[in-house]
Parts: sequence; C-alpha cells; structure tokens
Amino acid sequence: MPYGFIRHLEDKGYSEETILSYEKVTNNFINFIASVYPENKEPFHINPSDIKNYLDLQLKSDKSVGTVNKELAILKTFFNFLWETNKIPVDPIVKIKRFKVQTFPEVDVSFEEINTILQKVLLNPEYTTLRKSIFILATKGLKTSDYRFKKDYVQDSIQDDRVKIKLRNRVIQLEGKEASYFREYFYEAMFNDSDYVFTTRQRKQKINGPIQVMSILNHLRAISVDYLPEDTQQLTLLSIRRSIAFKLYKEKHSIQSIAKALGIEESTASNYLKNLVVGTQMAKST
DNA sequence: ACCAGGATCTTTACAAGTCC
DNA sequence: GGACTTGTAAAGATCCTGGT
Repeated sequence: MPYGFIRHLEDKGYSEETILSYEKVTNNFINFIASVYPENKEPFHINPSDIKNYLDLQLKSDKSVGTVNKELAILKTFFNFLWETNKIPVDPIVKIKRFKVQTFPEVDVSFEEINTILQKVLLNPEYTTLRKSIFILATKGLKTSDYRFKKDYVQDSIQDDRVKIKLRNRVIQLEGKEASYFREYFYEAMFNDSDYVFTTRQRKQKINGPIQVMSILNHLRAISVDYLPEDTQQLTLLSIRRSIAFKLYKEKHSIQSIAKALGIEESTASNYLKNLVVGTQMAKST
C-alpha cells in the first residue's frame, strides 16, 4: 500500500474493518488517477480538480451523498498523512468541502389524497361553511397571507357558476361544488362588518380584523385529526402547497406555470422543485 | 445561473381568554 | 369543567435581492 499509509492507520489503532475500507477507497482513487494520467502521476502532481473529478464520478456512479462524503473524509486523512510525512508540499484536498446532505422536503400527503379529503370535508355536516371554505382555498395553494383578501376582490358570476378571487399575484377560480360552498360562506360574511372575507375577532378591540394565522391553522388541524391517520404529519398550508407543486411537476407543467399557479417567483419555484425532484430520485434509488 | 444574507412569512408551543 | 378561540413569542422556513 502506498507510502506506508496503511501502516500509519494500523499504528493509530484503527480496526481491521476500517483499515480495509480506507484501503479500498484510496486504491480506488489511485486507480482513477492512474487511468486519467497514464504517465504515472506522483502524489504532488495531484491537484484539487483531480479530486473533485473523482468525487463527481463517484456521485454519478449512484453512490449516495453520504458514501461519497465518507470517501472524501478518507481521502482527507490520506492526503493529510502525505502532507505530514512530507510527501507533498501542499495538501490539495484541504479546501474541498463535503457535499451537502440535504434534508429534502417530502410530500407527506399526495395531492390526490388531499382531494379525497376535500370531498369528505365538503360533505361533512358538522363543519361550518367557514371551515369548508378555508379548506377549499387551502387546496388551491393559498398561504396565510393570501387569506387576507377583501370582499371587493371576489367576483361571483352566477351565469357560468364561477367564483373568481383576486389575490395579490394571481386569480383563484372556483367552480361547481367548491364555488357554491364558498358562495354560501361569502354571503354570510357580508354581514361581518369588515372589509375582509375571512376575519378573526380581536379580543382587545372587539372588532373583526383580517384572519389570524391561528384561526386558519385551527381548522386545518381539526380536519387533519378527522381525516388523517394518526402517525401522519398534519396538514399545513405549506404541505399542501408542496403537494400541489409536485403534482403539477408530475403533470409536466413548466416551472413558469407552477410559479404562476402558486404565486411565487420563477427562480423560487425552480429552486423549490429542484429539492422535491432530487428528493424523489433519492427515494427511488434507495 | 447560483449563492449568501436578510426581510418576511409560517409554524409551533404554550398561555390565557371565551363560551356553553 | 371542558372545548374551543385567540394571543404572543420564538424558532424555523421561505422568498427575494443583489452580488458574482
């Protein structure tokens, strides 16, 4: 084994198994170098980009990020050893950073499931029209701030049985059952002496202000308790938005249209989806 | 195209109120 | 008393901006 590296490891008291894996990785790396540079490259010729190329190749050959990071750590030990024993004047690996092990946002509840729940929610006689309306809009991907729209922004056209809601950066359309449940609530809300459709009564001032986070979450929580298995994470506006983005992605929508649908920047949507997509690829490969 | 930094928005957890 | 609402603060995540 090259340059007494293995001896060095044994001296440090590493277990046999550990040493074997170190040996495997360093050999693998040296073979790589040898295959790229047939003219017999010496250690001090190895530069950072050689190492990066090697690591990239490992990633491409279906190794997980964790595995490749482990190899990186081993190679760091190796080069550190070479440096300490004056085999190389500078350590080429010292500035190479670990690959990020991302914790990918997962779609805990698929959009199809959410839709099924929506149908049940709409038919639940125990629920108020308020709760139903909040959930209908949640399935359209509203975030908390989107709920604070004023009555003026709602357009109800009886002819084609559609309700249009103008949000800050997009328009939501409701049809059929969804429209009629929302309409029912909307007419009740006409009398809430506030400009806002959804309101929360403010304790101190005794007036109806724009709806508070907790009110929305409360309804989602109640629905989650009723319709989700116990061990599942409860529905939040965010998890629903993720499901929508992922659904659209699977339906091959462009980034632009997904961004538009959720009312976010294109760059944000692409970044957001990148995570989801890589996440599923990871899931598949393991 | 990509990243860091920070503004802004969401969520969580718990406290404290209201209503029946 | 118990169920449900509302409030607050702090942690966490997202999103945009501006630089490279």
